[in-house]
Amino acid sequence: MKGPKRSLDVPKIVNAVLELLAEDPATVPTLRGVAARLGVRPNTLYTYVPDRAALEGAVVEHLLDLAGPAVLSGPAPWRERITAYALRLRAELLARPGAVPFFLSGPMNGPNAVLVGEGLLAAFAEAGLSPGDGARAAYAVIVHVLGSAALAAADLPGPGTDPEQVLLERRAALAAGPPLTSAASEVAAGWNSVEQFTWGINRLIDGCVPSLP
Amino acid sequence: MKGPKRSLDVPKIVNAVLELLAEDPATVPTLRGVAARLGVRPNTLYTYVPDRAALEGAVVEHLLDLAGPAVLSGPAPWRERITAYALRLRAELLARPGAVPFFLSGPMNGPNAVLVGEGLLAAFAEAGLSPGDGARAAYAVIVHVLGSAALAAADLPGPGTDPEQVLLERRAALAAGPPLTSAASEVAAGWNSVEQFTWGINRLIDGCVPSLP
DNA sequence: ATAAATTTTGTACAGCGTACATTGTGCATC
DNA sequence: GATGCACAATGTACGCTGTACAAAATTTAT
Repeated sequence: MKGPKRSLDVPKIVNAVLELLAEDPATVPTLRGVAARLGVRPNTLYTYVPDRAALEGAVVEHLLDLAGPAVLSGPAPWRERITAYALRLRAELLARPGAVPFFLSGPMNGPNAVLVGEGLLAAFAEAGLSPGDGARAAYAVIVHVLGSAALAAADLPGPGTDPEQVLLERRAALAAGPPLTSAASEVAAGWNSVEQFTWGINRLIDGCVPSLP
Repeated sequence: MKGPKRSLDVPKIVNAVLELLAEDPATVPTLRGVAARLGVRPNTLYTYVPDRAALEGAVVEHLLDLAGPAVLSGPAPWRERITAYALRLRAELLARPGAVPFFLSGPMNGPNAVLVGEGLLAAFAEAGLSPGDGARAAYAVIVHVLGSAALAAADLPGPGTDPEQVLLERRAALAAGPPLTSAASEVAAGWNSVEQFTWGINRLIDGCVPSLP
């Protein structure tokens, strides 16, 4: 190879994105911000990545991996494997709401996305689903994880707001609503809690996997 | 009231957004684009709306209404009411992918959002769920609808691409994947179809509403 | 008729992603 | 060991975004 040595590579760039997210989890990183953190001019990144979308895709792939897709092929019973990965991916996303838009701004067709899909298919096959229903169920699980993460990210309180306080205000607002909303305000206010996420994904799995006839 | 007459109001502005979406469903409307269509300078909109987020919220409210929340309190059996509204909201979103980000860039706490929530709670109450479980189930349904719409919007083919062609390419790509993915490629390629959406939401409801013990 | 209130505009700014020509660097070749 | 080429990084720039702020225009109340 001729020419000057490369000062960066895609993993380094992805890492810079994660650093920005670690410092300010709710802010969507920008190309220029990433470049600045790497001590480089913005257009330098175009040597390693064709455009912003590709960078986002790389970050998505990294996060899918960070959530540990290995658990999907682990020794645990199939349901636990699914819920475990779902919970971990959700946790990674909620820890970095600024990364959530990356998952929703382009197709998820990278290697790790395929790997996760395959893992889900395996789990659902083990549960007794046909390949077709397995595919539908796997997709439904992805929808549930990304959907609830996206809704949670959309509802972020301003920085430096007490979560407890937010919960109370949310509950009060719901309690002032129509009758059923008001009656369920206590539960409804905690829609973005781990408990309710777990409840939802388990009900989804229940519906996908018919219990004994 | 003193001062010159207002030339606009929020509904007119929302309407302009919908017109832009009708002409170019996949492109997210911008403040400046909306202003241009109304024959007005960009900053004029700030007389009617505090910022972009508020405009987005107004559009969300309009679309929630456009999907016809009345069906939720209609005479049909509870399950049909839920799936009917879900299908209609999904249809409105898929017809305007450019509006999907609006649903995910701020809290959904407008009157119509509350109304939809109340309708879902009523349906699930009729199904025999406790208020708490009803709230969890209603939230899960919202997650499913918005999540699948968001994923579908993220996967939009370039403008002027034949959907049939896209399906074939997607299927081929999946067929080249790992074993289970490959085996399910036919079904998996159609993940954003109405049929699979219906399947998913019905399975979700199945899981939420315990059948006879 | 004048004054006050309020809408609309003009102008501007900082930030975004990205294109293009230029400069600089380092290996392969002579 | 000098030379030239291939490539990386930069400088500069464009069009776009949302949004301030002060000036102008318009309508009503006095």
